[in-house]
Amino acid sequence: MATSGSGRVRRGKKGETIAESIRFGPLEYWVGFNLRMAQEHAFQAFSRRSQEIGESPGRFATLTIIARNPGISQTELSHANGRDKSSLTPVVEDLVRRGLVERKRMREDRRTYRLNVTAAGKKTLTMLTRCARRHERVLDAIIGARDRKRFLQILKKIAAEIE
Amino acid sequence: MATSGSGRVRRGKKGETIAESIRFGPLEYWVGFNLRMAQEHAFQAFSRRSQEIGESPGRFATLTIIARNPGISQTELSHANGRDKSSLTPVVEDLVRRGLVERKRMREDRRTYRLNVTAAGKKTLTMLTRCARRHERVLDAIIGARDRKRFLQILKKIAAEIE
DNA sequence: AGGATATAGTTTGACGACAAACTAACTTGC
DNA sequence: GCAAGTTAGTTTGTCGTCAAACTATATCCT
Repeated sequence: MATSGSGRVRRGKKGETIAESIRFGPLEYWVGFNLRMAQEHAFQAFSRRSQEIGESPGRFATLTIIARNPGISQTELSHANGRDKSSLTPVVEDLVRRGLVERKRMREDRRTYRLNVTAAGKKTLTMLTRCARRHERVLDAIIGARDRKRFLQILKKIAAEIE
Repeated sequence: MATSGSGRVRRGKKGETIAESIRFGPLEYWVGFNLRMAQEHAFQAFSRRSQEIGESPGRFATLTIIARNPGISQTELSHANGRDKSSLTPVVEDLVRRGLVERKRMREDRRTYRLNVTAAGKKTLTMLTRCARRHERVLDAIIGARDRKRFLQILKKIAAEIE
């Protein structure tokens, strides 16, 4: 090994290594930063998990919302999912191409699509859901049963009320 | 207006519109999904805010960590910041180009850079910090003083313990 | 009826993220 | 002292995201 590896290191007078840890300053106790860190770590974990069954993690919420709201349009879906409608185009295209989702033009308004999950899509969704449940159990264990409900409420509140 | 706008809509027998709301199924009470939603909304809000002073939101954490840890290397910084070292290359390049950060090769190990914030960088950081504090106050108001500490602890716990 | 306006979805361009492959510098072990 | 392995940082390729411009439909108002 070239150096002692992870962690900050400083050299003393005689060349000995002195471990130093990172100072985060105000980031330490700011919600924004810690929210980002928590989300990204959790997302990475779920990402690895869903790769095991050969699916991209983002597909899960999309597929669930379509399944629970048959005939939903892409714009409604993008709002529900909290992303821009333009982000959805390639995702839906992929799901349709792989036969998991079916899309039909509406009769009354031919600009709009209706999205539905196919039988194959339901099968995939079942697997993804099992995968997500395992992920949730891990998160639950970290959060603890006592605080879970309140924690969830706060997350919802942030998403709903900010700006 | 072409239709009634946002919200789900279904047509009745006589063509009248019937509002329907989105069903989220299990997403409703899953931490992963709500964590993502909260983080993305909060990030968007901070993004708008930092655009007002002409900075990208990602620069803030980076600049703070460099300022608090003078001489830090890029790899240490990427760990502290929770991102891949390769993501950091263009960010540091940009900060150096704009004269906010200075980087020097280490004598003892010429692979490594030492990063430091310049005087101009400190000025920018001061503005960014003010901006972040306003953002934090909004978040604090949403979370509530009573739950804030516990909420933060849980976020840290998730980032630290998952996987 | 038809022009102004609004909406659904796509395209394009910029960015930030990761992972894997790469270069250059360092260390280890023989 | 040198080959083999390791580490710091960059490059490249892919992906997901947003925002703005675009198309095609649909509606509203006169």
